[in-house]
Amino acid sequence: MDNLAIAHILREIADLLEIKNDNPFKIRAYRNGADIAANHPHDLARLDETGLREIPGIGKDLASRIREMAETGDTAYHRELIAEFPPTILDLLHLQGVGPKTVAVLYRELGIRTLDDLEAAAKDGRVRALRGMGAKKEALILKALEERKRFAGRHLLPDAHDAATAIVSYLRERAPDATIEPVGSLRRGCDTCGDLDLLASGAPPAVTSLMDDFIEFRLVERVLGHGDTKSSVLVQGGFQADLRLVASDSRGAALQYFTGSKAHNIALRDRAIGLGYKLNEYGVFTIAGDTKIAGEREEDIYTALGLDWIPPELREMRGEIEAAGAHALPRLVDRADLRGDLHMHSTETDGKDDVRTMAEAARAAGLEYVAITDHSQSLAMANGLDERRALDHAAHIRAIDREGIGVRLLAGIECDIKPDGSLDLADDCLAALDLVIVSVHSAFNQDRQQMTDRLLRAIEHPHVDILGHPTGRKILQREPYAFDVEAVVAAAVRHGVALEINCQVHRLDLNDVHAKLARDRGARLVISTDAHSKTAFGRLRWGVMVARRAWLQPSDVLNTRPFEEFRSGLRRHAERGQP
DNA sequence: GCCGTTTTCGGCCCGACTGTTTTCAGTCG
Repeated sequence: MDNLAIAHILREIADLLEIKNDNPFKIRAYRNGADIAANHPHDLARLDETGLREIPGIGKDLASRIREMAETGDTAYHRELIAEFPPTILDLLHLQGVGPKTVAVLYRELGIRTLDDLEAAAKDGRVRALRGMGAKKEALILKALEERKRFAGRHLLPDAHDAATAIVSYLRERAPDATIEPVGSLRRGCDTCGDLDLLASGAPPAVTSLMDDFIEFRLVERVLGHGDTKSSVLVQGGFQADLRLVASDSRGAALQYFTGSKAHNIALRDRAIGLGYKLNEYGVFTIAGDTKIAGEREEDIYTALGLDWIPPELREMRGEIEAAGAHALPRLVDRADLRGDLHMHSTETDGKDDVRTMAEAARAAGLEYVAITDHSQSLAMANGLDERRALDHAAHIRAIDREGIGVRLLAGIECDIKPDGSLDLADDCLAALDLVIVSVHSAFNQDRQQMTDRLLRAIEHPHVDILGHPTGRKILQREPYAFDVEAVVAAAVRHGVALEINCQVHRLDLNDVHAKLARDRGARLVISTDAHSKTAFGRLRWGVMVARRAWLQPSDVLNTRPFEEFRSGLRRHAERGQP
């Protein structure tokens, strides 16, 4: 049973308890437990009760329920709740504007258990007859039912960024003297975003019409709420966007508050209370005299709480508050630190542009060196290279490099790891190249042990420098394949193989949690585009976001090094002469 | 249900907006 499955059950328990109108703090504990499970770098199912209880937020009950899940695949408690309420009513809970109280009333009074039941009841006027409901509420429910597919779910960070940018530039045009900026998961750089959170600050008249302008944005499909300081809309593309407005002297507090994460905010507020303060989106106030001591600048909020300013990417309750208190936050890697890109394809296999074009585009993006790493022969549909073509291609790449085109080129390969862990090209061919990435592109459904052995065997191969997109996930499309991440990280450390943070927007693989685990274990990482065209270098920023969320400093990332230092640091050179 | 160098009991973040009310409950973030 993996962490996501455990998280799913804990979340269902929380939802069902909420419909039951159970103790809200108990509900929070389950929900918190679900978040912990979903974000934990180790398999919870492999921990014993003591190990589980060492995790903050997991106590006696949750630990024993997780153990029960690990052993049986479910818990009796979950089954009891499901028996009390049909599990399909959880679908109702995810409708915009429908919460646990409404679901409970719908079920109790009208016997509604599915979305279809609800639609029928709303259409024939039974919903409006309920206490606390009316014609408007009924209409909203029908709207929410209609929109649930289009506006459900999360979005890739780059898509969310584009959608937010369009709204922000529109608002800045309408209110040039206001400050308008994305906050929430977008600012934290999460790999997916549920909605777009925007913060505006300023004083009249600069901001007077901002809320009206917002709901009149040309892509707005529906207005969910429209107040003086807060409005929400649904925009084309399936996004919900929320705009909050605060006075300039609260901008820093609001920035902090709406950036989150929720868990980070709760911890900060706890800390504030401990110091005799109150923290909200308007500032830090003394409890005694209600005097405001910070609010205008975000840095001041953290300072007032005795903390260094924490970069948004770190605000996930992974130790950032302790580190900020000890003045020990890392200097996070930045896009400007990257000097090279070590993974890209050319027209020789499935890329859209030739080697020279790719190299020139990389130079234009400010890079000093690139590795051209086309596919190997197993990837027939990508026209993968056999040994002969790989070596010819390498000669071609080196010839261009010798011309001196302002960016250094390495002749590499992205070599398939075959299902048995052997590599797709002969050893002497791999030895003759400058850089070898190995990746899994087939047989994703192997069991955990097979996949682990397969990756370990590949890492142990003496000519391998980098493990490409190590988990194989496709965000919102495909789960990572099953394997023992810790064993693979340990082997990578042992053999000096770097782990890739792949910048393809659907991959971002390793993710933040695993990249941090790797870093904590002493692994070396690289941030690479896996570009298939000259336009792809812009997406380095998304990989950098992952790296920052993983606490990586420039020294943790090999391609921040100058060319010669990078090349000599590769395993094939660094390991020479060692067993 | 979790947590504790102020507490093993009694706390647990909090404000905006909407719709249905007649002063507030529910939802959301």
